[in-house]
Order: sequence, then C-alpha cells, then structure tokens
Amino acid sequence: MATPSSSAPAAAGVDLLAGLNPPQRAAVTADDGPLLIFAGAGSGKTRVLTHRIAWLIQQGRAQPHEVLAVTFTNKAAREMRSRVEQLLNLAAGSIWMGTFHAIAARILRRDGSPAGIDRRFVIYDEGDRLSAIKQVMNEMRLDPKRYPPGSVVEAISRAKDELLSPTAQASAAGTHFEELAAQARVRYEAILEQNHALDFDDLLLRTVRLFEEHEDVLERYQKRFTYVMVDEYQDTNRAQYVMVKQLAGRHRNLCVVGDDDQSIYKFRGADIRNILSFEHDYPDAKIVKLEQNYRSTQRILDAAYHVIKVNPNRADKRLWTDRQGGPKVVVAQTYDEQEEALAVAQEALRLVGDGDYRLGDIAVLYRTNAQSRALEEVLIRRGLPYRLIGGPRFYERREVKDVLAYLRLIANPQDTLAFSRVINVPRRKLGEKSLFQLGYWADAHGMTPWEALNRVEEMTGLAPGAMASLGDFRDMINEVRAASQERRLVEVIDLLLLRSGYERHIQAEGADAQERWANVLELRGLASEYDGLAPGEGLQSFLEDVALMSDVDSLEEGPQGMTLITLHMVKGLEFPVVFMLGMEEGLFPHSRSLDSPEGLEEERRLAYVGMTRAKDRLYLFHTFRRHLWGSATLNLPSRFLADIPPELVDAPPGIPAGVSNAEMAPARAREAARPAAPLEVVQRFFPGDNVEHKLWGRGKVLKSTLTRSDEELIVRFDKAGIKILAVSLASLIKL
DNA sequence: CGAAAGGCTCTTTTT
DNA sequence: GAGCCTTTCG
Repeated sequence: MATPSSSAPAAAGVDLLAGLNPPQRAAVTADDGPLLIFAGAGSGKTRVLTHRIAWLIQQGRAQPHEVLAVTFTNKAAREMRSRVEQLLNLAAGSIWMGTFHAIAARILRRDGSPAGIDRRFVIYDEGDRLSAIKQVMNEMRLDPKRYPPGSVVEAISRAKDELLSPTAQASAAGTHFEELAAQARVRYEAILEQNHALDFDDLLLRTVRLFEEHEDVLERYQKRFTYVMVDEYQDTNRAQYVMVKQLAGRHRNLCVVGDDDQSIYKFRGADIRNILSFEHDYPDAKIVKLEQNYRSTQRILDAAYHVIKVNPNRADKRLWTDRQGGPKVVVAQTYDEQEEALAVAQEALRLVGDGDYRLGDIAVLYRTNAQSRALEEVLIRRGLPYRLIGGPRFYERREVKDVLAYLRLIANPQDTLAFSRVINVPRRKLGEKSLFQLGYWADAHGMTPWEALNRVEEMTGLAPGAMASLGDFRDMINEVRAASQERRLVEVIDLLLLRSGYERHIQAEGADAQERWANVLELRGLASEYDGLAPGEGLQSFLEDVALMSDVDSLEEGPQGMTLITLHMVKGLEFPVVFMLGMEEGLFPHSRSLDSPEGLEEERRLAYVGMTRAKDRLYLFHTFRRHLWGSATLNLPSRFLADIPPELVDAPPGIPAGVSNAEMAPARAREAARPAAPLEVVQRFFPGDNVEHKLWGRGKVLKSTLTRSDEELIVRFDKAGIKILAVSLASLIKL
C-alpha cells in the first residue's frame, strides 16, 4: 500500500471523532479496503464523509491530492470542500472533489488526446443534443411526429449510460424504434465529432473507454487516488459504476455512501443494484449502517417507514431518533388545487403568526413542476414571498443560451451548433436560402460553416446583401475573438453584446425585454468571477463550468420566503415544515409509473424522500378534483397515504373548511357523499341553456366541455359572474 | 424576408 | 396550457 499504515501518529488538530455516534465513528475510522455506508435520511451522511476525508489526512494516511471525492451536484462538492477545510484548518484545494461529469471532463481535458479527444472540446447540453438529433432525423427523413426526437435522445442516452457502443446498441435493439435510434446515433456521433463536442454521457463513457484502452493513463490515476469516496452511490448509473471501479481498482480504498431507499433517478439510468450488490462486488467490504436520524421527529420517521417498507428488495434498516413524539402527520383533502394552495398559505401564515416558524422554514413539495402554478398565484395574491426552485432553468433560457453560443463560437470556431444558433440572431437579413447556400458550399468543400465563412467571397450564387452580411458577421466574431486573447472575460462579453447587436436586439424585445436583459446581466455577473484568470483561459473555464452547472447549484440559503420545489430536487435538503401536495393516484404515484412495479417502487422512494425532509411538521394534501393539462380530473387519494398507520395521522384540523372563500366552497361532505362520476359522460348542457345553481342563482351556459369523467361548464350567472363548474359536483338545474 | 397566427402534440423527474 | 412547428400574410 502506498500510504503509511493507519497507526501513524495523529496530527495536531480538532478532534474529528468528537460528537460522533458509534456507527459514525466506525465509518470515519474504518481501515483500508472497500467500505459501504448505508446512510439513512438525516443520519449525518455529509458529516461522516467529510470527517473521514479529514481523518485520513489528519492521520497521515493520505495526502490531500490523493483523495478523490465524487458528488452529484457542484453544490455538494463545494460544501464538502469547505467543511473539510474547516475541519483541518487548511486549504483543501488539491482534493479532487466534484460531480462525476466535472471530474470526467477534467480527466479528458488533461489526458484525452490518446483517445482522440480534442483538449478544447465543448460540452453539449440537453438543448444542443436535441437540436443535433433533430437535424439528424431531418436528414434521415424521419417524421418527428411518429418518432419524437426527445425519445430518440433518451434512447441514445440510456445506451451510453450502459456503455454500449453504437454497434452494440444497434444489435441490442429490439424494436423498430430502437433500431432507428441506433442509426440516428451513428450520425449524431459524427456531428459531435465534427464539432469537437461531447455530450453529458460522453464525458463518462469516453473516460471509461480511455481507461480501458490506455492502461498507462488509468494506472496514473489509480496510483494517484489512494482513496476514492462516492456520495449518493444509489444513484450511479452503469458508466459511473465502472468508472469508480476503474479508479479504485488499485488501492481498493473505495468508500461509497448511499441509501437505496432514496434512489430516485432510474429514469436517467441510475441503477439501484450498484449499491445493493456492493457486497457482492467487494466481498471483503466493511458495512456500516447509519440509522440514527438527527432531523425528524419519531412520528415523521415512523410514517415514512410505513410507506417505504412496502417495497421489496430493499436493504433492511429503520431510522430512529431521540426526538420522540412531535405533532402527528396532517393528512387533508381539499376541493381542488386552488383550495389546496389556499390551505398551504393559511397554514403557513398560522405557523408564522404563532411565532414558531419563519416562512424560510417552510417547503412545499410537489411531483411535477406544473403544480407550482396554482400555488404561485395564491402566494402572489396574498403577498407571501417564496422562492421557486426549478421550472424554466436559467441556463436553458434563450438569451442565456444565445450569449453562451456566441462565447462558444469565439472559443471554438468549429462549433457548428453554436454557429447556427447565432448566425442570424439578431437578424442579419439572412434567409433560409442564403444559409442553405453557405451550408451546402461548406459541405461540398468539406469545411465547417465557419471555415466556409472565411472564404465567403469565393461563394457563387449568394446574394450580394447576404455575402456582405456574412462577411460582417465573420469580422465581428474575429474582432471579439482577438479581444478575448487579451482582455478580461467581462470586457469580452461587453464588447460582444455591443458589436453583435445582441444588446440592442434584447432591449428591442417587447414584454420580457427587461427580464431577458436581467438574465444576460446575471450571466455576465457569473462570468466576472473568472476575471482573475488569464485572458482566454477565463473564457475556457467559464464555458466549462457553465456547461456542468445546474440550478440547484446556485440555490442559496434563502433569507425568507417559502421554498417551492419538486420532490426530486429536494433530496438532500431539510425543512422544519414540509407540505407535500397532490398526494393523488395518477399524479403521485404518477400515472406514467404505474405500468411497471419498478416504476411504482421508485415513486414510493420519492414519497419517502419527501416525507423525510421534514423536521417537525409534515402535511400531506390531496385534492378531490384537479386540473391536469386542460381538463379536470377526479382523483383518488394516493395509495401512499393508506400505508400510514392511522394513529400517526391527525384528522385535518379544519384546514380546508376555514380556507375556502364562499365562492369556491362546495361542501366537502357533499362531495364525499356523491357517487363516483360515471365513466361514460353524456353531455347534458349546451351553450345557451338557462340553469339555476343553489348558491349562485340563475345563469346561462356559455360553454360545455366533456372530459373523460365529467362535463365541465362555463356559466355566466346573473349575479355571481362567470364560473367554471363540474356537472357531477354542482347541483345544477336546467330551466 | 420576417412576423403573426394557427394547429399540433405532449405534458415526470434532470446530472 | 405551453411550446414547437408550419402556414399564412404583409
């Protein structure tokens, strides 16, 4: 073993074992060799991981640069680094910490050339990848309606996760669609190649291949990393699994931390078997289970346990805590999503009013991003501050992508995707014809569009106006590129925004001009952090970081305001008060998950993740009726609710009853008593019909829409105004 | 050539 | 309801 034995004298410094419980201590101080830490929710996982890293260094078992720590978000990596630095009171900059993708990118940039990878490769994000696939499908004359490009992307991505080569993918194809996807991939890879680009999956796949085919490279990394730690191991995919195996192959000091009950990313290739079969892969592995929870009350833990324990094939474990008792879990039904939102607002205000909590202590979780809308409307109307996590993502906004595309083109003229994104933004009077001409000419001469641009004067059949326009564009990019060699990144961006006309272009946009410009400025602000770097280098690493950035990474400690967030993104966070909305069959568990047992199991884990975010109070809401993509649906309570023992649940303490204002208050008792709506709906009302409603009096039907299970009316009442109502619910009499 | 309107599909989660 | 693509119109 390359490291000093574990009997090395302890270096001076903090007592790293103080305050740790016995299993935590065992994990931190474990001897060399494979180590599996089952870390339940709130069991101090990050603490154990950081203390172990610090311990290894403090004990002299490892130098900082010999440690590799892999996380799933940049944020987690940052936090881990700063905590290790705190513990050791030294700069831990030389520890390799980062996401799988960031680490792979780093390796490929340094050592990818033997595998034919250009040091200056660009990273294609989701959007880039999609447009490339669309282009391919266009060439293949595939109808995007029959074969959704998104599904093709998905299929290719899964194949890469599984480390399948294009050939292997083709022979593994079982359906016509999969065959087409495999074919599309071949062409897609060619485009990537041509653009010196790698997509997310490539980062992992190419690293694994590099290690397979160039043993000397692998060996160097194996020797270097005497200790490898992996966080969230339950969410690793095949490629990540193999990469870890390779890197830790020599010293076998592999420490993985995870919780099979919190594996929620199967849809993007995560394979829960990676953690469940760790013992099988490493028979000499030491296993530590962290089951003491430092977050929630015992009631919340018990409720969560009864939901998760239904899953077969889970490692046996159960969380416990010193925090006995606590309020019961509140389960409540509201009439619809508006009332649900009102219930959240009201209860939040009550909690804050009582002085026990601040709004920042409260999180509202939901299954799908679309659910945040009803909530936002209510919160805005009531003037309650909130921060919405997710939704339209910063790095995927048009203006952000435009500016990034410009920067990419400046950094790498071969990036044809960036080229085509900005060539006519803002408009440069280039029509389809001119651009086709350019592309055609480039192809014919085996050039990239940019190379063709450099010889635009030789092109025949190009309108003089277009030729001038293209020439101007080329000169402008060249000017900014020249500047990028000697000026700070922010100055480069300013010059770009000015000279490209993009600034004027954005400002000229109507309604959202301000917001868009604000986003551009925010990007500029992010770029300013790279001003310390050498010109050119700043641009390079900015693009690098941005490509691997996600929105959770910038999730700051909010000073105030409720947090609105999806169940997926909330993993790893905790809040004193948690509302989970839409606990309904079809929504959660989501209907798309119901066709396979594995899908349902994953939904259940998602429920478990959500429930275990709560420290003190947990509210589970479901609605009787919900607008789902257009029409109204009547939903049954989620099966997960039924799994919670009644003694852990509080009857709704009048939450919905007090909430509904008169106009949206169909008494819940009445609803409950009503028989389920018939499956076959017959239209009973027609525009023009005069009707009478118990509460609202007389009115005239404006519109009737049949949904699968109900008839929905828009009625103008003489006194109460225009209302939308469901025939099955409203007692409506035809006059 | 470009903007506007209309029609279509798809609505789970995202490093 | 939204986004994307196509068609249409100026």
